[in-house]
Amino acid sequence: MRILIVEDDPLLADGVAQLLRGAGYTADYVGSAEQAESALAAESFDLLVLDIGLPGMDGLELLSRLRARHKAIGVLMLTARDALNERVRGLNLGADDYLTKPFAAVELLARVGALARRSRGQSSLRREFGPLSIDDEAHRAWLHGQPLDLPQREWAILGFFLDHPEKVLSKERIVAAVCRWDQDMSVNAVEVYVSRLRTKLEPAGIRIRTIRGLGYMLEDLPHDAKPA
Amino acid sequence: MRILIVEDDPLLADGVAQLLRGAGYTADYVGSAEQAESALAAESFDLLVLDIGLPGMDGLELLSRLRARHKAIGVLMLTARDALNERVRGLNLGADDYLTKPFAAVELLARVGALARRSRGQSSLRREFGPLSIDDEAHRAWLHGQPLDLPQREWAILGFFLDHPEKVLSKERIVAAVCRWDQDMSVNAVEVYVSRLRTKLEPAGIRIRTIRGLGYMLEDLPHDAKPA
DNA sequence: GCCCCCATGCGCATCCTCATCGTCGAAGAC
DNA sequence: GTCTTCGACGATGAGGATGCGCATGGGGGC
Repeated sequence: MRILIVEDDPLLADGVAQLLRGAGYTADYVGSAEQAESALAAESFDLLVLDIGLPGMDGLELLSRLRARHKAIGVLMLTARDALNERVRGLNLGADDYLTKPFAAVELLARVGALARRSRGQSSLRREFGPLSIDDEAHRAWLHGQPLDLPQREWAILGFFLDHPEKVLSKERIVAAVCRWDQDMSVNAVEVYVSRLRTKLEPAGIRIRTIRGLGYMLEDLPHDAKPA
Repeated sequence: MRILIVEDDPLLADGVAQLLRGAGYTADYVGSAEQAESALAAESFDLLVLDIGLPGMDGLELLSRLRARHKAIGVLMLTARDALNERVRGLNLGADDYLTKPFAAVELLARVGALARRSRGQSSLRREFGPLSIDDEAHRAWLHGQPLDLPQREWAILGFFLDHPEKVLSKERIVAAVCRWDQDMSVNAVEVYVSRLRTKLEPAGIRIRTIRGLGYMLEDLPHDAKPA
């Protein structure tokens, strides 16, 4: 799965590229619509992450020009938070999804994942972890078949855990994943949400283990580890 | 179901193509009547979305020439809002339906759907969702068999929900679907219509669930979920 | 008149910080 | 080796700020 990022802010472009590479995608970036056209002409990409606010030819124009030739490519558009009009036009022009800046890492990964799946012709992914079942697209979760409803923050953190099951995740890393880059969050806040998740998940046998000094780890304790 | 779009504005052509592809059709577009003739000669299409105002040979002329050979093809004609004359002539020349520009995404989908069904020899499609029953062509709705009447906007939004049942739809996405591209609408307006739809649908067991921070989702709560 | 849409105000879920309490681990004394 | 003590880290409950979503009233247009 090869992804082209079109973003004039090099810092952001690089951050996004790193993030996607970390998730197993191949990601390259260019800084303008013109460069994007040549890149797409020269090589083949499966997905485009396209900033609408570009210098020179703007993203919407690029989008409509691209559609004429690269028909199959999925487009995730990045817009400013208040540019409702752009978002509407973009969606009408055939962007597949959008994300408003600033966004959090897990949001981007979720959207890209959904588009990647769709381009492979798969439907929405149901992730399973023990008795827990997550449908990212429908944004729903079940525990033993019972609907479980989670506020945004808890949802994001749980999603991040599920991206890295049985791995130790530091609190700093969790903050980086679920916070937009204009926000900040104390590590204590993470502790709070982990605590809340525990009260919801632990009765079902899903544990978030504390690794003292290092972070947390999601684990599924099978039935044999029944408490006395 | 293969559709050819004949439209000289590439932005619009592309938007329409994307929209139709998103709905599961195969859609291609060309920018002039001449190109349309060669495309139709070379390959087979089931439906034509034809802009009347074309440079060079105009849409009406193309339509009359086409009818001589491709008799079976359905034609949805696009006209300017005030061009009553063209519409009349177009219908006389054998267009099957028309849409005035600018139009909203859901309108186009509804018309194309109707023509597609007709070409398959099916009569009007009754979509069912729990106790709700929708006849797009007749533009009527029933709830438990009781006629339900809905103003345009509510109709459009409900139709969009039915196109994506059990999926989270952001308010922006709803705006993009039901607004013509020359319009804009605050997300607040969506809230208002959702509220109205709820008062009408909820007594019958159809819920529009709020996903805080993300949007809405249509769901049918079966009888077993009876409140205490 | 009916429909559409916006502005305003309110209520509440969510989020995050703070403060307190509990727990774990290491080091030192015996 | 074992017990104790102490310090740091983590857990959790409470409270305040924030912002989202909902309801309502009214103005404008067809």
